[in-house]
Amino acid sequence: MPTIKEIAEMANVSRSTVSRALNNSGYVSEDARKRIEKVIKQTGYVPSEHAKALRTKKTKVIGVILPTIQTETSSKVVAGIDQVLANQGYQILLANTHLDREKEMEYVDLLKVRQVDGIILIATNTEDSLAKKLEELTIPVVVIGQEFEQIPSIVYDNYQAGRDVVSYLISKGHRQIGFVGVDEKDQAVGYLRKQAYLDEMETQQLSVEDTWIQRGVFDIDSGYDAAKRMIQHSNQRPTAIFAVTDRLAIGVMSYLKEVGLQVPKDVAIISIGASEISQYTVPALTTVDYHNEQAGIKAAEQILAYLDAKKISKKITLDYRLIIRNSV
Amino acid sequence: MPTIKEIAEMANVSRSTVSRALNNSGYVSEDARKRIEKVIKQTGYVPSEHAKALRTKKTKVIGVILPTIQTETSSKVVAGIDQVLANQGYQILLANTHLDREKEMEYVDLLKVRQVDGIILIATNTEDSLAKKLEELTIPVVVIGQEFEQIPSIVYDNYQAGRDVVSYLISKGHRQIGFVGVDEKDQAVGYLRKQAYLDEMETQQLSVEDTWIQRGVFDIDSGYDAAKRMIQHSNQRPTAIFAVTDRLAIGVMSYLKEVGLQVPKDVAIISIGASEISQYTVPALTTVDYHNEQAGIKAAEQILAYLDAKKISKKITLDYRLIIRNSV
DNA sequence: TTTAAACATGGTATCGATTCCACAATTTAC
DNA sequence: GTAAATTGTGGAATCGATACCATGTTTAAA
Repeated sequence: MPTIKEIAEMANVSRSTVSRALNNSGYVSEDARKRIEKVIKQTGYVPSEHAKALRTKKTKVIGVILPTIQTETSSKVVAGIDQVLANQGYQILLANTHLDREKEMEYVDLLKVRQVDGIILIATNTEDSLAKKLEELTIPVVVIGQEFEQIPSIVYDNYQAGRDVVSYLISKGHRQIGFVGVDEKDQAVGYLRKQAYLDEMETQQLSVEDTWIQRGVFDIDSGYDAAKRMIQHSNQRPTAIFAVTDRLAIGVMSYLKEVGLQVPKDVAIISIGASEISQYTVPALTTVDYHNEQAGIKAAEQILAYLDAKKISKKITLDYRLIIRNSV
Repeated sequence: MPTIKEIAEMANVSRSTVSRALNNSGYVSEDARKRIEKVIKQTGYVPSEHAKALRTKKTKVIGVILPTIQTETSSKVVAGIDQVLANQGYQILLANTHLDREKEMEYVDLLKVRQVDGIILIATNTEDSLAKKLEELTIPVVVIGQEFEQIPSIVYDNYQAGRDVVSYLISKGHRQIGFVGVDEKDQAVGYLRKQAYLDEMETQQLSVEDTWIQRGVFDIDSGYDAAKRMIQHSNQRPTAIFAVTDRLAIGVMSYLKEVGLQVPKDVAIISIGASEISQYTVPALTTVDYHNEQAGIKAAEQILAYLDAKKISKKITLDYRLIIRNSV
C-alpha cells in the first residue's frame, strides 16, 4: 500500500498538494489535480485511517456497546445502526458485555481510547456510576433502551405499553392476571413494565396474588421455570399471563402445554418483543412490536447529527404497536 | 486525555522510558517504573491506539465480514469470535454485507485500509474473484462456512451431514422425501446439502420427483412458499421433507399445519441449524447442531495463532450432532 | 586494575497523514 | 502602473506513540 509521499513523488507535487486535492481544501490547479488523480487510480492508493485519525481526531468509527448479540432485539438494533452508519462511511466497533454491568463501564473507556467518534450504548441499567461516566465523556453518546437524565436517549414507552397490554387482557375479560418479569435494576424492562402491570391492575381494582408475580432472566428456560412456580404455588390460577419478553412467553407456553393447559382457552399469554418467531408459535403470540431497527436508526442519526454540529434531542420516545394474534 | 509526553514530564523521565515501561521492553529502573506507574494511575492515562497503530502497524482489531447479523447462526458465530478475541484484548470491527456479494469484496478493501490485523469472513459464496482477492491479502484471513483452495477455512461437513439426515429419514421408513434448499451459489448450504440429498436418494435407489425439490431464501416465509409449491404440484406427496435451515423448516411446518397435514404423522420434517427456537416448535424440530459458536471460536483462534507467528491450519472441519426430537 | 557486560536513560527519526504559513505567480481593481 | 486580491505550491510542524542508537553508570569477570 503506497503512502501519500509516494503519490506526491509520482505526481510531481508535494504532499501538501496531494492532501489538498484529496480533501478538496485550499487551492489545487486543474493540471495538478489530474496528475494526482491519475496516480491514485493507478496505484489504488487509499489514505491511512490511523494517520488521519492521529492528526484529525476523527475516526469514522462508532462504538456500539451491547449486552449480548444473541438476541433478536440486539441484532435488529445493530442492523438499524449499521444501515444508517454504513451509508455515511462509518463503521461499527463492537463491544459485547455479556450482560456484565462492570464491562459496560470498562468498554466505555476502551472505546474512548480507540478514539471512536461516538458511542451508542444499549443499556440494561441506569446506575449512577454509569450515568456519571457517560456525562463526563467528551464524545457524543446515545443510549438506547434506558432513560438517563442528562444523556440523549432513545426509549420505548415501556410504561404505557405495559398498561396497554394489561388493559387489553382485561378488556378480553381476564381478572386474574399473572406477570413474568426480569430484574428491576433493568429500569426499562424490569421496573417500568412491572409498575405498569401493578398500576393497571390497581386502577381496575383487580387484586394480585404474590405468586402471580414471577421473575426470570432473558431466556426461554427461565420463562418455563417462572410459569411452573406460578402455576404450582398459586391458590387461584391466573387466566392470563403477561410476560415481558417473547422468549419468556415462549417458555411460559411451553410449560403450560406440558401440564395440559391450553392457550388461550385456559390461560392467555401476551408479551412484548414481536420477534420473528412469535408469529409461528402455536398459537401465534399476541405481542407488542417495538420497532427495534427504528431504535438503531434513530440512535445512529442522532450521533451523526451531533457530529455534524447540529443539535441533538435529549430524548426520543418510539412508538409501538400491539400485534393481536391468537394467544389471547 | 494526557499523552505520553505529559506522563514523561510528570514522572521526570523521557518519553522513551515511559514507552519502555509501558511495553516491558528494554531497561527501566524500579525507581523510574514506580514513578511512572503512579502518574499513570493518577491521570488515568491510556496510550492512543492510533498512534500505536501508525508506528507498529498493529491495531488489535479484527474485521468480521458477515452476510447479516439478523440470524441466530451469525450472531452465534460472532459471539464465539468475540469470546476468544476479547480475552486477548482484540476488538471486532463489523462489516455487514446484507447478503450483497459485491459488498463482500468492498469490505475486504475497507478493512484493509483500516489496517485491521486480520479478517474473518463468514462467506456465502466461493467465487473466483473473491478467492483471488483473499489470496492477495497480506493480513491473515479465515473463512467460515465455505471452502477455498488456498485459504484457511472453518467448515461444517455439509455433505456428510446432509447424507446423514436423509439416511435417518430413510431409516425411519420414508421413501418419498422432499427437499427445500437455497441458491446453489452458496456452495456449502445450497450446493453440498442438495448434492448430499440427491446422492443419498440415489444410493438407496429411491426416485425423486422434480417438484419435491424446492428452493427458498433464508427466511421462514420462503419455507412456507416452498412447501406450498411442493404439496400443491406433486403427484405423490412426500412423506418427509429435508429443509436446509431451521427457518425454512419452520416455514414448511407452518404451511403443513395450515392445510391440515400433521407433523410427523403425515409429513416428517428434519433440518440443519439447531436454533434456540427449534426445541420449542410444535412438534419440536429434529435438526442438526452445527456448533456455530465453535466455528467462531476456532476462527478467532486461527487468526490469533497466525498473528503469533504460529502456523495456521488450512482447513478445519467441525463436527455436528443430530438432535432427535419429535418432527420425524 | 583493566575490560567487558549489564543496566538505565534520553535524543532523534519515524509512521502517514493534515494544516498553517510563507512565498511566488497571476489577476483584478483603481 | 501600482496596489491588492486571488490562485497555486511547497516547507515544516504536528498528532502520539515506538525503536534504534549513543552515552553514561554499575557491576561482574579476568
